[in-house]
Amino acid sequence: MTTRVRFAPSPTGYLHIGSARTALFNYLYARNTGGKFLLRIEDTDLARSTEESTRSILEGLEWLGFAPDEEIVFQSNNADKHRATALKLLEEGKAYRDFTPKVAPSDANVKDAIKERARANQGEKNMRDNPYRELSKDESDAKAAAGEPFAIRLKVAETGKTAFEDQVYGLQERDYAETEDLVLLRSDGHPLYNLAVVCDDIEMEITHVIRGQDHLTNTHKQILIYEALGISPPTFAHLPLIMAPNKGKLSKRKHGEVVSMTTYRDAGFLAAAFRNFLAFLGWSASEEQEIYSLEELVQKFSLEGIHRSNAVFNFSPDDPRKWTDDKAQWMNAEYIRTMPLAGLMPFIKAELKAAKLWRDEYEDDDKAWFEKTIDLIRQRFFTLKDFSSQGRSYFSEDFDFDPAAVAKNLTKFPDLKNWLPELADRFESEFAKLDYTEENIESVVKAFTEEKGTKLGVIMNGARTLLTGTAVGPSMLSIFEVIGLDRTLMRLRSQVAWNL
RNA sequence: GUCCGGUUCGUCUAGGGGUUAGGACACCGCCCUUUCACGGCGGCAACACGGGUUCAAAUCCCGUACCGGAUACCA
Repeated sequence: MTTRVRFAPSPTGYLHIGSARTALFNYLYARNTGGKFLLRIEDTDLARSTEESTRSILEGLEWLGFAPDEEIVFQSNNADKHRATALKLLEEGKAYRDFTPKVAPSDANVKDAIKERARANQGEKNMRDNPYRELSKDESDAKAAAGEPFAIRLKVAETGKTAFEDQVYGLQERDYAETEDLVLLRSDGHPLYNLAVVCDDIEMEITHVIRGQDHLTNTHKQILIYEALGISPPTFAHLPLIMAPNKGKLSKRKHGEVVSMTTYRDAGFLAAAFRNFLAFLGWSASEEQEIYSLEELVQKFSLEGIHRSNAVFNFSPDDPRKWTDDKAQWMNAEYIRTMPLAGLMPFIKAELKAAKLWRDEYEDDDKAWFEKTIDLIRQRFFTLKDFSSQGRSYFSEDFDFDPAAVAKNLTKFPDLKNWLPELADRFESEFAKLDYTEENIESVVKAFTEEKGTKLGVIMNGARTLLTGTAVGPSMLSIFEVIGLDRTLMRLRSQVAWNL
């Protein structure tokens, strides 16, 4: 039997980090076992589901590279089947009509209200005390025929327990007394989550349900539905949750964009790096390796390696440098500076194009120069964005000067205002006969420095700021070479930075 | 409240009866250097607590504390 797993987000917001990790684990498991990875949009809550959310989730998944192996299933399209299933259960006496009038859901804090109600019960609530539970079929039919609205609830047995062997958390048992007669169909005929999930998982022939552990109690309810239907449930694996730095819930409302996948795409993260980072939130291969390609992840992945404890997604909103998890940032930088250049190029091309810095010569006549330049500057870059921001001076004359760099490397040494244009003249004459190579540049600059009776650093850093606008970067000799003689002369002679 | 889970450096984690409790990120220091955010070397830093079992417990058992999840005619 080939494994079939599904990622089943509800479109009530963008793809957040927890969902992305769930998608990743499902994807890895499918690939590892040679199975299918499916996608189902759980849009049965019409009030909260939006097309925009669906789009955003799809975008996030696309960025991460998790394309479903079969057509996307929209749960709302199956409502009729779900309803029919509920009716069948009712017919068989495994479910019953509940004529209790629907209580209007309390406004804002539904969650708090529920907790409050549960607490008030002191855990003493009898889950089987519904007055309509034992209503005779005739009476029930009569009331329904008279047009009285009703919900359909599953008739959970008085005694017994549900049990399943979770692939992560081990044997899970729950006494029936802890499980209410859950509603299958709302009084307006709308099928509810647990029913819909079971029906769809059966229809999609899902063999393994891999989802967050916040669904642990739902699983018991769903097993009850499987049993009522006489179908054996799939294998379950529940995942630990990803928490905020204070170990509280990581939410869109509280934490904002930092939890959205598109944020990382837009911030210049490489999907490969982010996947790698995500993989180690709640799972490990039990090795000391940190960097894994997708192929390696697929090969190493196993349900046994999944943890039982929650993981913290670490970030500090008040520190711009740590706006997101340190390790994610490090991972991205690591990918940028170490991945094969050929694999990185398409992303850089896209980034430069978006910033209007791209020229077709970069993959044609200037290919060698371009690759050398990229390889040089990527060593200190963290995101794709850096190529168009910090790296701008390599591709355009229109770049900004960092005021701090100007102060530190230029205005602090007024002599440079004359020396640097002079250096340009020297370059022009010397390199008329010499090759413009690092070695030759070094000796020319050194000779010039000695003549002026100053330190090499003063000249080099002054030139650095004039050539790149910054105070940091690769070796200055490499910069001279990569910027090229013509542009070097022009920039050394430019007075723009001096007049800021 | 009740049910269910969890607890190894600040964070991600390895280990799972005998280890100097390992790695990574972050942080700090030194080195390299014309600068630096690269690189090299080094440092700081953890088994929640209390009992029990055992020659030996971070590891097994029990309890406590704390954290999390669930408890809907939401998903």
